[in-house]
Amino acid sequence: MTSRTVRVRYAPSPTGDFHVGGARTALFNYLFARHHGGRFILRIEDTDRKRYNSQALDWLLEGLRFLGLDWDEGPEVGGAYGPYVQSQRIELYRRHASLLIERGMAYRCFCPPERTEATSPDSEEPGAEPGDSCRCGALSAEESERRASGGAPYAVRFRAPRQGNVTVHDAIRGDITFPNEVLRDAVLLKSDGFPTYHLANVVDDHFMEISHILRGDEWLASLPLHVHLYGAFGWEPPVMAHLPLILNPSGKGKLSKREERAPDGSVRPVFVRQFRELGYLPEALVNFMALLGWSYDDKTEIMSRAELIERFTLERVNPAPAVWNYEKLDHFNGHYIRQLSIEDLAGRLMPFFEAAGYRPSREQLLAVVPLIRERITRLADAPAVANFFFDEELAPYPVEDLIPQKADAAMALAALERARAVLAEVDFRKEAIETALRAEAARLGLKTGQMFQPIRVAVCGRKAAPPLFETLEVVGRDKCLRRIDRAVEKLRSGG
RNA sequence: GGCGCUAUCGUCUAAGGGUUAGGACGGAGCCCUCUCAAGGCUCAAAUACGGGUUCGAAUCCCGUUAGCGCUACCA
Repeated sequence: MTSRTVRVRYAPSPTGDFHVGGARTALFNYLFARHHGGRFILRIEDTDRKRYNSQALDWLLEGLRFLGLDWDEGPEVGGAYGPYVQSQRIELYRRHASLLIERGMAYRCFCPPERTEATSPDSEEPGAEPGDSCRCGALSAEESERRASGGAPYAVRFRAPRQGNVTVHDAIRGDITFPNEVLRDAVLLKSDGFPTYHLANVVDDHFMEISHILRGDEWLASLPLHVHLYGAFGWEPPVMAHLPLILNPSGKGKLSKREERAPDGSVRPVFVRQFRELGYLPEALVNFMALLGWSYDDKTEIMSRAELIERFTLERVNPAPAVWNYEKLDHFNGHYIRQLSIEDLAGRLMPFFEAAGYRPSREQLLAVVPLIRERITRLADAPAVANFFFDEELAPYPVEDLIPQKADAAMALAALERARAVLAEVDFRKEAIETALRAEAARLGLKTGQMFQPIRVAVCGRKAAPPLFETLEVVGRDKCLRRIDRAVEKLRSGG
């Protein structure tokens, strides 16, 4: 056990919407920091000016707040190691790039960006040497200096070793050995003066005194470069832990950053904002994501935030990639919805009813919520499930639905007419309604199902609905009678 | 192509040499029941393949295969 203060960071790049893959990385960092009583730092890596998206930061901060992943240092909260936005730290990176040039560990590359870009990426030249595609590394210090001061644009490249191996330790995967011969002279400082990820990341993690790096597995391949950079600066690298990737439901490839489609072709959410808009609870998302690559034991899955914090350790992170399972998330969401108090759930549901065009009073919602809470898996499902409580007119439904199995229109008509008579008189509370309606069924010689289905369909406009008596009570006598009258008409007119 | 990572039910995972290989989602069935849910119970379902090491391997080692990641002046 090290006594070093735990300081971890989540360091996203503001290039697009806040993806759940990133959210999972943020969550693991958060849980790790909280578990150890350490600091969770948010750092914005906005060094790619081409891909910069001005909305991304808002999406990110909103998403983190929605999930309850509050950061101790970073944008909007400050901290002693700031600034926490890389575009405000450019001088620091330039200084360190220069430092490496002075030490002969990096050099200026005057090649036009297009050339190296064109020769390096995939396919074509599998045999091309894995190293420099230019000779700038061979330039004398004087020549390099002369061209630079002459105004020639250049990038700064790291002089990577080509001999031997590097063995690095990953807290999740153990020791990993890479042959140095596959290294290239990676660009540290781009010709626009901005650092690349590699430089900025290493410099910031050092100066922000980051103790553990928990990041996605896609970074594992650049680990040897980073380790050499730490060495070049003479710094001790933080503990490294590469988290398993999250795969899309087909298991082929990372969870898409664009869109996912369900087997039926419908679009599935991949951004935190989309999950929120669909009515996924942060509790459910957090619990579900925690289980993507981490587990507590052989049976416990439902865990509160406090329990996750208490139990989270790197030792129990699984190195294998995990597939995002929408069905399981739905199950968790339903569970957490049902666990909420009526008041809490009503409060969370209100915006979703408003978004659907309803303006229920809080009292109305409090009456309806107990009847729908077991019937929704996402908050956004609620308006469609509860519409008949609020709609003045029922949406059209097939007359046949009024007629129960093994029965005919005459029986449905009789049931509805008797029900109407009873409901017009009865004390309009669920117990009294139930007693009266059951008695009426017996009198008519009908099974309860045969008696209740026509009423349910007449009042709710559908066969699947919440329990009948409570529903009638909440809908209210006037509306019930009106709707039953309407159903009777439909039956008489055959439509 | 090169380098790396990974490999237990369809999916998330437990079991860090000795278990009838456990749990969860999803699926099937039963119960409850006024419908639909929710809930309860039950069932089906896995150690990728081949070699070692060992009295004994899902577990350790090697190889194969497969999947994924990286291979940018993107992160």
